[in-house]
Amino acid sequence: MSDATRKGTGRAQPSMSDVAKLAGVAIGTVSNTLNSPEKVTEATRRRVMAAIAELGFVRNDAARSLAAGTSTTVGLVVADLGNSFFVDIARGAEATVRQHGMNLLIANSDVDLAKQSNNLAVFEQARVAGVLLAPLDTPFVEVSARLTSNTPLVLVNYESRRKLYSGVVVDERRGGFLAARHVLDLGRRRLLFVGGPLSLRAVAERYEGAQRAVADVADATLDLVETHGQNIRHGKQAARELVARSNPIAIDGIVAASDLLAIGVIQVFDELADFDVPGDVAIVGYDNNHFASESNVPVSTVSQPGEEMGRLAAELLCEEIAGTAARDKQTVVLQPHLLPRRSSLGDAWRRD
Amino acid sequence: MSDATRKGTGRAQPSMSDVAKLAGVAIGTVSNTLNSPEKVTEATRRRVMAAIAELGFVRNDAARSLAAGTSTTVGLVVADLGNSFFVDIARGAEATVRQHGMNLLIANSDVDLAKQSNNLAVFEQARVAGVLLAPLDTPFVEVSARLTSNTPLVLVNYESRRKLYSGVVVDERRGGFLAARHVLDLGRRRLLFVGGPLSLRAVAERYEGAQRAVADVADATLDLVETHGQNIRHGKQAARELVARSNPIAIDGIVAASDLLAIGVIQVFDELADFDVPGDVAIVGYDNNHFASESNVPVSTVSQPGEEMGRLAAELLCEEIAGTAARDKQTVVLQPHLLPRRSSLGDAWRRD
DNA sequence: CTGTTAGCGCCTTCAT
DNA sequence: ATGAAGGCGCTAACAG
Repeated sequence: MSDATRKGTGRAQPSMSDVAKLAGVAIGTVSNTLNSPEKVTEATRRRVMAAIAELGFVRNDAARSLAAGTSTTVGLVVADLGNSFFVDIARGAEATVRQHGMNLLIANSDVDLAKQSNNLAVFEQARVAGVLLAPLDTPFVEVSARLTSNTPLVLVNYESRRKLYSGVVVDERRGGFLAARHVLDLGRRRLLFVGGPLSLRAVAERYEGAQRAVADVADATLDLVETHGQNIRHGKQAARELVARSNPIAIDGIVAASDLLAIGVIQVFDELADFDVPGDVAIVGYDNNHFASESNVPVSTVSQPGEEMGRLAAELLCEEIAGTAARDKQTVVLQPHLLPRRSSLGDAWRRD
Repeated sequence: MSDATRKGTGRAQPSMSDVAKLAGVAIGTVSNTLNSPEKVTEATRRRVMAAIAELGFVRNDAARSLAAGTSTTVGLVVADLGNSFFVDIARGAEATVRQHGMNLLIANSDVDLAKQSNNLAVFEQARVAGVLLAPLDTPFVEVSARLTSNTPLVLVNYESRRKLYSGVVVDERRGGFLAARHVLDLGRRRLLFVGGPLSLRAVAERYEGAQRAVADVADATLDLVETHGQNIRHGKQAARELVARSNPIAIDGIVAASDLLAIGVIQVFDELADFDVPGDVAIVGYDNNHFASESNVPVSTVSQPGEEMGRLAAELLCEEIAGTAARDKQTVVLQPHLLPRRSSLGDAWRRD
C-alpha cells in the first residue's frame, strides 16, 4: 500500500519540509517563523509565508504537541448541552480560554455517566492542556474524574468535597433564600416549594435556602410538592396536585426550582377562574430562562451567572496549566441574584 | 531540563515503554495488545493490561495519530449552540460517529464568522478524521470551508451550490408550504407571513413555500411583515405593527418563521379583548421549539428533523473517511413535517 | 539569524 | 507470538 496514492482528489498534506524546500530555507527556520517570528528576518519570513500559502500548508498539531509536550486546546465536558445554563458556561469558558491563546473543544455527556467518563478519557488521550468538567449531578463524579490522572482539571457547578480539584459553583441555598425572602417581603406567609427530586443537590439546596428564609419569619410556613423533574409538565402536574389537595388553595406564595416549573404552575392557575397571579399567589422561578422572561406573565426568577462561571473556571484552569495556581485547591462560590418580575410584583413591575 | 521533574504533584505520564518494562515484554507487544488483541497470547495480554492499570497509563493520542496517520475523532463546527436545533444535530452526529468507533468534539462558532473559520482551522490542525460543518447563514461559507483543504468535510443545514461538499439540508420551502396550506385548509384566506430578515436563506425559502401554497388557492392572499429576528420580542413587535396598520385586523391566518415569533404574536393578541386564537387568527410557527408545545396556547409548528440530519451527515462523513463515498458529492434533502396544535386547530386539538 | 540534529510516543513492517 | 528498528511531522537546543 506504499506507492498507491490515496484515492480521489487530494494529494497528501504538505509538511514543513515541503515548505522549507519551496522557500529555500531549512526546516528549523520554518518552525521559527511560525513559533518565534522575532527570530527571523522579515525577508525570509515573507518567503516562508508565501510558500506556506502556495502549498496550503497547515501545521500538524499532533506532531507539534508531541514534540513540544504542550497542547493549545482545552476540553470542556458538559453534562447536557440541551440545558442553556451549560451553553452559557461554554460561552464564558471559550472567551477566556481564547484570551489565553488557546482553543476550547466541547464534548456533550448528554446526561449519561458513561459518556461523561468516555469524554474525559478522550480529552486525556488527546493530551489537551486541561479540562473543564461540568458534571452530572451524581455522587460518582469523583470516581470518573479520577480517571484523568495527570491532566489539570477544574470543576464547574460541582464542588469537590475532598478538595481534589478547584472549581466554581453558585450558592444554591442563597438562591432559594432570596426567592423565598422576596415572596415573604411581599407579605406572603403560606409558602410552597415546588421542585424535585430532592436527590438532586441543586434542588435540595434551593429548598434548604427557602426553609431558612421562612424560619426567619415567625408566622410563615413552607409546604412542599416534590416533582420528578423541572419541566413545564411537572409544574402543571404539581399545580393540579395542589388544587386537588385543597381548594381554594391555602397558599399565597410559591418558590419553584425552575422557571419552567413556574410557568407550568401559572398555566394551570390561569385556567382557574377567579384566580390571579400574583394577586392570589406570588410565584418565583429559578434559572432566568430566556423564555420565562418573555412569557405571558414574565416570571420572577433567580439568575445564575453561567458565563461568569465559565470564565472563572477557565481562569483557574489556565493558572493550573501555567503552574501559577495556589497549592491548595479552591472552590469559588458565586452569588445568584433575584430578578423580580410580574409573577411576583404584578402591575408594580414595569417591562424593560 | 532532562532530569528535572515537572513541577508540583504529578509525575510524568507513563509511556508505552514503561508499560512494556513493567510487563516484561517489548514495546511492540504492548501496542499489539492495544490495537490487535488477537495477535497476542491471553496470558501476556493480561500481564500487559495489569501493567497498564497499575501505571495508570493512557495512550498518547497525538503520538498515535501521528504514527498511524489516522485520527479517531471527528469535529463538529456549529453556528450557534444557543439554538437547540444545532444541539439536536450534535446529538445525532454523536450517535452515529460513536457507532463507527469514533468520538465527536464540538466547537461553537457563536454566530461569529471569524470564530467559525478559526474552529475549522483548529480541527484541521488537529488532523481530525473529518469535520461536520453547520455553518452560519452567510454567503461566505464556501470561502471559509475552502480553508480545510484535505480534511473530509460534510455540510449540515447548508447546501454547497458548487457541489464541493456533500451535505444534508431540510426542505425549507416545503415547510413554509405545509404551514400555509394547513392554514388554508382551515378555511383561512387572508394570510400573513411573519419573519425576517429575508436575507436569511431559511426565512426566505419558508416565505417562498408559503407563497406557493397561497398561489394554489384562487381567492387567497399573503401579506408580509418582515422582522429583524425570530425571537419573542420580534413577534410582539410585528403584532403591534399589524394592529397599528389596520384595526380590526384584516388577517385570519399567520405563518411565522419561528415558534418564538408565533408566541410573541399570540401574547399580544391575547391582550386584545374580543380577540381569539385561533378563532380570529390561526397561527403556525416553525421549529418545534420545546417551549412552544407547552406554552399557554400550544403552538402548531413545522418540525425539523435535527437529530436525523446529524446522523445522516455523520454517515456521509464516515463514508468519505472510509473512502467508500460515491465520487460525486450529494446533498440529501430531508422533509420537515407539520405538527398541528391548538394555535391553529383550537379545541379540535387534544393534548397528548 | 540560519542550518543541523536529536528525540517526542507510538505504529508497523520485518525478523526471530 | 514476540522483539527490534525506522519513521510519522514537528520542536528546541545547539553550532555555525
